[in-house]
Amino acid sequence: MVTIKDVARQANVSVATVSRVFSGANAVREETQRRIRDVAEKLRYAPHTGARSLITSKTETLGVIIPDLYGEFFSEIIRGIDTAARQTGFHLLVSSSHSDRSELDSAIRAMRGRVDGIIIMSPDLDASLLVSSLPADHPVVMLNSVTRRSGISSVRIDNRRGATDMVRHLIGHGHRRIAFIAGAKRNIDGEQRRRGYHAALNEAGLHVNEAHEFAGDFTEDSGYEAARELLARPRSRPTAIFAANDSMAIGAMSALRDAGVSVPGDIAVAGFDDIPIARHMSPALSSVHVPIAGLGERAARRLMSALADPSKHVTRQEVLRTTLVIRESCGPPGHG
Amino acid sequence: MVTIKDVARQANVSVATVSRVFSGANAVREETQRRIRDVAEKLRYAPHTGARSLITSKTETLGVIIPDLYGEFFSEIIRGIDTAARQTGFHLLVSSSHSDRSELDSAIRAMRGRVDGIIIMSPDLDASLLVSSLPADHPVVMLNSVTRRSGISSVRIDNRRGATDMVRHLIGHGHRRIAFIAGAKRNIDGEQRRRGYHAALNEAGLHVNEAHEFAGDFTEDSGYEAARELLARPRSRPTAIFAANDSMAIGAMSALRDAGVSVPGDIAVAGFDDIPIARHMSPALSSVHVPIAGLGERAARRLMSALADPSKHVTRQEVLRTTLVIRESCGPPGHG
DNA sequence: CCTATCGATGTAAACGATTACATTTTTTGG
DNA sequence: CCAAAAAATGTAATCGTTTACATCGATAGG
Repeated sequence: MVTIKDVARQANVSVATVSRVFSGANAVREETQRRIRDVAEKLRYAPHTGARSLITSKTETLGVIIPDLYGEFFSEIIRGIDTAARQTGFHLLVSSSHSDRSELDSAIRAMRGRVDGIIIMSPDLDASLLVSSLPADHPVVMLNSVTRRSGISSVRIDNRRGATDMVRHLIGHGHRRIAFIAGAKRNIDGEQRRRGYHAALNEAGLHVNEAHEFAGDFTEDSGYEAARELLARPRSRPTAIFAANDSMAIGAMSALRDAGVSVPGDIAVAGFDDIPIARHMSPALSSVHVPIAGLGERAARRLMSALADPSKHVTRQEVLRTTLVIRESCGPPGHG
Repeated sequence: MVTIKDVARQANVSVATVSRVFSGANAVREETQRRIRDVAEKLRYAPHTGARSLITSKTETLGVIIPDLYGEFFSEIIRGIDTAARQTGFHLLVSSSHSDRSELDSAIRAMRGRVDGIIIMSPDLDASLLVSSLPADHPVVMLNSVTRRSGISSVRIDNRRGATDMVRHLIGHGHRRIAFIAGAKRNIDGEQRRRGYHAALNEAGLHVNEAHEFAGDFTEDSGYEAARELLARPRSRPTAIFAANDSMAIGAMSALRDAGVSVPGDIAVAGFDDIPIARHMSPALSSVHVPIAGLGERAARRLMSALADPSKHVTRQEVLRTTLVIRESCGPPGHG
């Protein structure tokens, strides 16, 4: 492997001079510079980034810790982070699939010396406790995560409000019995969306009815199952279904279609996230639009600004607004 | 920042001993080991991975170079790579959005010293030339890429055959005028799919008709446009549309719906990739299933096996089979 | 009780860069 | 043409590890 020494030797200069050429420092004569670049090209030399960052203690890399890489939600998050990162010349070190605490822990440790800062998305486990018990080297930004502790910057979306908005809309269309398909147990997004659902019901003077809440885990299948269960109920069938995410809403719509129940004619359906597929469903799915890529972008920017000037940086909790996207799937009952 | 020296000092041992504890080497007395671990825990020490890999010249990291992070295709690829990588304890350094040659070049160079090997996906630019003109340090595997040179390992899917299979199927259903919506200019996947389309036509003794080929760029919008153009043609309207990917097929279906043309009743539609959304369309979209995540997994495995034993490794071109997924959108003409 | 052997630990040289400081070369002004 | 200032280059320490080799006690065999 060709190192800076090889280049220096062949170009008849010291390693310092070669270093100066490649690390952007100037004070190298035009002619010397050309000579060095020529040799470097001939030798196909590229600076060893790892060695460089050892002494500069900068890696120009952001660590991204994510529970899963499956589905559009996470990929959009990554895309957002990447967009922001590459604008500032940063790279991304991605680490996914951390089901338990110790895995998360070791993932964070493994990043030591490889990244300048970390973005953690941990919607199930409370990672903030973890963070504070870790090498305090790099700044951290949490994304849509459970964070009991403050003192850590975070970016999240306003799940509660988004849910309230949607349920309010359904109520406005005359729905009185609105079912909810919940997200995965202990998942913070799902939990907050449930609270928003409750809030809207309360606000309208409607009873929160346990029988109208169905278990789910964000998968399409669980949405399908929930809807089947709902249809099996002998009486007081809900006239609307609000699912904690789009995938489950889609699953539910499949179940309704299979059962010959018309949407939105017999039952209205609404989801959350507004994943791209939503608008292509037929009927097109009403949803709560979440700026997913924007979320990632925001987190990355926060992190990089903290990196750029740690003194100036103040930890802050940012909350991003959602927007209601009303399509066909939640028309007023009986008007399908 | 706490280093190995701090731990050594507080534990009253030399750095070598501490190193031995954390790098898994044994020959450290039980008691000493415990003492060291205790101190490390108290100090929240984590080994500096960068420094370590400087001397071991192993990073346990795979570089992934991808043109784009947008859409399900790429995210699935990454997921596949990650799945394989994490099983072997590898991390992923992701670099995306390389529109031209020099960006690609610098992306590869930036990986020097950060990764042990690289997976390159470059469906537009011929990256193989680039690879051979680069620091020859790490092994490379190309993914669905333009590769004029041999001597580089690659994994790709059998685009041509997949397309032929689908067009054959359409012909079998009695279609004689089959339109093709092409992929982005110079994109290898699109090009190969076009060839497969031609092959199937020729095989059946059908004429390849330039007027039946429409430009596209893999986006939904371009599919929509292509279909509108097609509908505007005064006569000999095709009875089937085969799009070079699902997104365009979906766009085309939107255009047909907007124009009141029934699918598959009036015109059959088929796509390529079998993205998750395909089965949820109505009518459900027939497509050529591509094992996307499998592609990434395969590439990662190849790369890591090369890493594990460079001598044993032989460069090889792997081609993955596609499978036909027939759903509703391509029923026989007139039988909608 | 002595010595060969072995296990546990320490010493110090790498790894490939950057950079303060020293030194040399070039330029500038009188 | 010379001295001082400025510019270009070199020397060597450093970043945080790993690891070959040296060292040191303890153990075992005779």
